[in-house]
Amino acid sequence: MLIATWNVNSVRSRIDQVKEWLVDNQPDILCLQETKVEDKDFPFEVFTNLGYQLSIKGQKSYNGVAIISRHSIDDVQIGFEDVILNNEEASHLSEQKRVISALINDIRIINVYVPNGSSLDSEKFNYKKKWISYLKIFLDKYLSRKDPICLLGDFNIAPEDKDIHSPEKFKGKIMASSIERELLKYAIGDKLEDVFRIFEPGKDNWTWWNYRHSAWEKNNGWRIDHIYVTEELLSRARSCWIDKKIRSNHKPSDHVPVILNIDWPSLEDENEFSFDENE
DNA sequence: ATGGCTGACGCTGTCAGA
Repeated sequence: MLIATWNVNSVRSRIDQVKEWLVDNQPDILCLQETKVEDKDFPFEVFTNLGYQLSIKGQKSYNGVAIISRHSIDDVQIGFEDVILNNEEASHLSEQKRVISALINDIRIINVYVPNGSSLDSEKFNYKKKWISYLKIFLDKYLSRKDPICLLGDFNIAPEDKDIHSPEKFKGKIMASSIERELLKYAIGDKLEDVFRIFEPGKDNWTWWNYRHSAWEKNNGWRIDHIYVTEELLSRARSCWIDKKIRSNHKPSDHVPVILNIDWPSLEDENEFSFDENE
């Protein structure tokens, strides 16, 4: 079973590349961030025509998340407010469309787009910190249930210096400050593991390259898109990789997909098998 | 040269992202 995350930087602008990537890679689940489109204008048909189901939540111009799945999508929850009930702050933090979660094949998929924060002295950085502190509360609600969890998306934080091409240049600044790193570590807790690092402990594994300064040509990247899983999924994880080659596409997103392969039975496999037998 | 690119909105510029 393949589960992927990709910040597409506008799903409409990127639709041909997203379609091509789905056809080439055949993921079971693809989580998108920065769709930048209201739900009524989302290009549903491209995905349904390929046999996928969708759960989406977007807004005009900014943010927006989507879960694209070959398997049934159940118990969809939008934002923090569907999980942290009767909480004014959780509702406020759900106005920007940055979280969607659902149950697929008995796995709790949680797709997030963490705020960037702009700079450490910005009001947006306060928003980022508040947002991550609520992510912690939100995750604890799911961790108290039995379902295995796959938390994935654009975290806008490089967890360690080896997740930045030039740590000496960016250390202490936005996306690389100890404040954010510690807060994210606290939010993730000890039940979720950064699964990419199980397979690739080294440097030079980037998921984002700035559009400016020929960052791609110089391979000046960051690893800010992550996949975290709980123990049951971790023990079944077979591989996890970054599909960096599509960053060289014409008009690419500045982020590339991260993909996890796990040994996991599909709920529909049994039905498909018996259907084949009856033919 | 870490914002000196890109996308959305909506109009020839402004805001936001990372």
